[in-house]
Amino acid sequence: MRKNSYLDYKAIITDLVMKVNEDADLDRETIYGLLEYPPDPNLGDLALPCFKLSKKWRKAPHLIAEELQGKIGPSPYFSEVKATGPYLNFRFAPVPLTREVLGQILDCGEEYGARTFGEGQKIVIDYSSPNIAKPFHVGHLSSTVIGNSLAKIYRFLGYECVGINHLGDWGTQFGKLITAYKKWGSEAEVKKGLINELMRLYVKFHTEAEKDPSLEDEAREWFRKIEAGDEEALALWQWFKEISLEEFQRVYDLLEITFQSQAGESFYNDKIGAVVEELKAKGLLTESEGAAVVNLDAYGMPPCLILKKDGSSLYATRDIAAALYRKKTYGFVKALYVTGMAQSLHFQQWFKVVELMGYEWAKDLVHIPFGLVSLKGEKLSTRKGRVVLLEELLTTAIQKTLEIINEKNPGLANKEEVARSVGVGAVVFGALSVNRIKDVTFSWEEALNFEGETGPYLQYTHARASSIIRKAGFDYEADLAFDPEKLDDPAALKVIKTLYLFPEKVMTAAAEYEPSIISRYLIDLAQDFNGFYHECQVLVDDRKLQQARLILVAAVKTVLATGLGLLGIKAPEQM
RNA sequence: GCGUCUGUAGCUCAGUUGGAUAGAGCAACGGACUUCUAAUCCGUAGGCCGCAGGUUCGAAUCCUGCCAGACGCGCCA
Repeated sequence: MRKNSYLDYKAIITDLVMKVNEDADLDRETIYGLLEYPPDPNLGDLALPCFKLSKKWRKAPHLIAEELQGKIGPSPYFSEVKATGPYLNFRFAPVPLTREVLGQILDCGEEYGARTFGEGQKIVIDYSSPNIAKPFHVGHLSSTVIGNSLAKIYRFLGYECVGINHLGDWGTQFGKLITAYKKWGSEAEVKKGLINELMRLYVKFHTEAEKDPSLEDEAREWFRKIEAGDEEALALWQWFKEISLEEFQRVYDLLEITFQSQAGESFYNDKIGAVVEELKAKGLLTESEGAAVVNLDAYGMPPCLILKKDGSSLYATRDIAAALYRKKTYGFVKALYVTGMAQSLHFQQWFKVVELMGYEWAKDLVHIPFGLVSLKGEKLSTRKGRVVLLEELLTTAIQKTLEIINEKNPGLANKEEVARSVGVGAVVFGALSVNRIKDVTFSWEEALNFEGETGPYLQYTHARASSIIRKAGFDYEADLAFDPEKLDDPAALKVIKTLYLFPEKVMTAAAEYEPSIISRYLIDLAQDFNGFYHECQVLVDDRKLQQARLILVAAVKTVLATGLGLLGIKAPEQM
């Protein structure tokens, strides 16, 4: 199947306008960029606003629109080209639209919208990256599902994506944990309570440390021992890490998220020395209050701390070491960091340091920030025990789904599997349905709502479409011929026009690193399809009509499944 | 104090990068299941697009200043 060659009305219109542009004083990109979708479908399907041309040609916009209308004339792709005031409106001719869009979708299947231009290029995506020895909670959801979705979107465009789980498996928090374990824990308790016990110890450390600040010194000393390779300290560190990884894995299994690399912070421990030497050799390091920093005054930023006064590294140091390592190892064309907006300054600082080191690829480092999750307006806090565990959220959603299935579709064959797909889908979609940057207040009620603009709504729509296909005995290999003229209901045409938009939406989502563009699109598609579903019976006596409508249903099913897949959500056949 | 981000219907959010009459969902109210799955659909109601200036043919969108909230600003990550 040929990707990269989807029906593109903007390109067609651009051609038409270029052809009648006698003075040849326009360029394709200008025209293409001007084209927009009219606010009211009664006006047309695409519009060329003539204000900007008016400046260029010193003529009133409405006159330009009229003139262009006359010059362009009839065209097989448009049923109407009409000047309305300063706009030149184009209406898609239904038959070619229907034939080409549905034809391409049936032809490409779940590759519809895919591209090849990323082939041979690698993108590394740093996402999820939880801290070891802390429970995996809803605050980690955004990074995990946004990163996962971006990886899928870019793969869809042909790129090879390396998903990296940059585990927080190094740092003073392990000193704290060992201190707490030594004082108040035991092997038996940890074996029994696993990460919950680790969290209990971690919380206890912080409440006790408020009364007795010397505990902090003890914690630092234990971390120093880890770094020095002390046998007991390292063994405990390793053990705590394993317990955490098993815990995280259960969540990743539920989400069906995998990584190509699990190299966490500890992995770079032996690589930071060289980075510090390089910074020194390039004359970037200066001493300030006993610490080693890179001064960024010239760029309006506070200095980037590289070494503490005791000589140990900081996270900027490790991030720089990791970036150098990743460039060398993967040769990426782009490196994405999906982390909270709170870290924006940190990324700006060390991106600038990499640039000052003379690496031109510093421009390929991209921070993908997202808003903060809070609980009833208060910050999440592991130390205060104020968190919602992600595993608990997922299993609760699955449980609720199972109850709904038992109530609405008790005869369903693989209930457990479907409940898992839908419950998890609800949670994932919830995290991907709004603009990344918005702060969110977690609410059980909203997270477990399955009606309206939700994941289950999309999955339900997909199941409905699947059901029709199944009942009709539709064959994807054989039954591809259809008469596009049969799909002339307004409701059907609306669906087809929305299907047409999919490839463009995927491109926008990638360019803006914004999975919610796809989420919003799928909601639009599902709404249009459900309108059609109520308006038009598919399984009818008229064989030709039924066949045409089946093709439309198959196309919607395909695009819904593809889009959900790009979000990391499953599309069950029945629910 | 300085910086970044956010502010659109009661609530949660879209708004095609400056274009035509600002759109959805939830909640409320009224309708549609012996029919391809009602986790659905149709309808009603709901707006000083935070406020005030400016830029221009044209602003929810760009600029400036306020107001409100979130986050960040040296040895945590």
